[in-house]
Amino acid sequence: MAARARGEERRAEILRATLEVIAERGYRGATLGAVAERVGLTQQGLLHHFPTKEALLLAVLADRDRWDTGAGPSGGAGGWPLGLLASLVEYNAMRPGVVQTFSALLGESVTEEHPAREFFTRRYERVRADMAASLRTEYGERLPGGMAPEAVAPLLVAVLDGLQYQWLLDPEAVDMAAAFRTFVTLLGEPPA
Amino acid sequence: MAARARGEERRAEILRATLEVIAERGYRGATLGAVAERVGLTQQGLLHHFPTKEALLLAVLADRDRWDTGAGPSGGAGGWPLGLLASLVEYNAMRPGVVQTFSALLGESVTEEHPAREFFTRRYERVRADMAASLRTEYGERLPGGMAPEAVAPLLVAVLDGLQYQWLLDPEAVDMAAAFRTFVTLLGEPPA
DNA sequence: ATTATCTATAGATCTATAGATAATGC
DNA sequence: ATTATCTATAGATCTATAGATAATGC
Repeated sequence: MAARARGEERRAEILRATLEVIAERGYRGATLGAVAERVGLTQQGLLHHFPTKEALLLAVLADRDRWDTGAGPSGGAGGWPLGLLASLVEYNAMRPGVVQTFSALLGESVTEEHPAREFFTRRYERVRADMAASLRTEYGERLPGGMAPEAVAPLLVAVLDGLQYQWLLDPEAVDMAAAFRTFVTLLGEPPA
Repeated sequence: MAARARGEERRAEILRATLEVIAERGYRGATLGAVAERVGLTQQGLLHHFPTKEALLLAVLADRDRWDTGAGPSGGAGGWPLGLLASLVEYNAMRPGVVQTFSALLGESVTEEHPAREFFTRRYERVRADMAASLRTEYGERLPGGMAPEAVAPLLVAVLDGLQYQWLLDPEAVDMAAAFRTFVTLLGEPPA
């Protein structure tokens, strides 16, 4: 049990370091050597825990399937109330590292043969469905402007991602949280 | 003149090929060899026209400063009317290559020491200002919901970028143009 | 002369495999 | 025994420089 625990700890350390390195250089730009160094291992020592670079990325993704804009308080049919989402955006504004890892990977994932592509495709499918459910819980079948929750969900997701890029590039110029609240205002008042 | 013209043509060919390769592998994943091959040159022959890989990327960016969601019919104080923007989104949905190049570069650009970072930072600053101007032209000082054009501009940009990622990952599942029109509806009717 | 390309190659990296050695658990 | 790490190293690439050669323009 102790050995297992130590192994798990090492694994977690490695995944954390991998997130950092990906934030700095993306997945393609990340090297096993850089990750290894950060946890005090040789590159070959690292490969004992994860057999290939791709396996390491997939482990990171599997581990972090509940990220920032992620699945939310999932399982619960309601999903993310918009108020909670706004808090999440505020929280994210305090941890640029995580946002940067996520955004760099999303950007890379649209290129060919990228190992994160399938992960993101599925994730967005799920997130859109979750968001639609949240909107339905909050607004019912139609939003104030007359749109269906399913039509607005992709916009909600797009706003979250798009604001992250603008904010990462120029944190002084973009207030992610304020902008998101503006978007919520745009959606209109939910029926009481 | 003929020589100059031939040189310019070659240069243009190279830039086109570079865009393609970046769409497929991103900038970090792109190799000079892949670009060279596409225009029938050796990698060293390519370096005669652009002295370094970074110079090649910067040339691409300088050349394409008037991209898709870009500066628009700029100069004109009005900027992009929302209707024209919607057409642009529709047009983009027909050229995934360009959208993919752009999105891959944007994603990479948030990582450290990325040569496109400054380009995108400045570009977004400008695009937000242009969008705010467009919104002001269309709506005046306040949008129907009461927000200032400057508060909505980053959202408009975020929606455009965010939808591109969702669409690139799953074109069947996301109708970029329809989603954008929904967003415009959300903004409300401009005063007549 | 100048421009465009090519061959040769230096110098860095990078991933991954093989096999040895040390540490830990039973 | 099993797990964790290390050294050595193969095998691929990649960017960029040096210098030769061919093509073009004056």
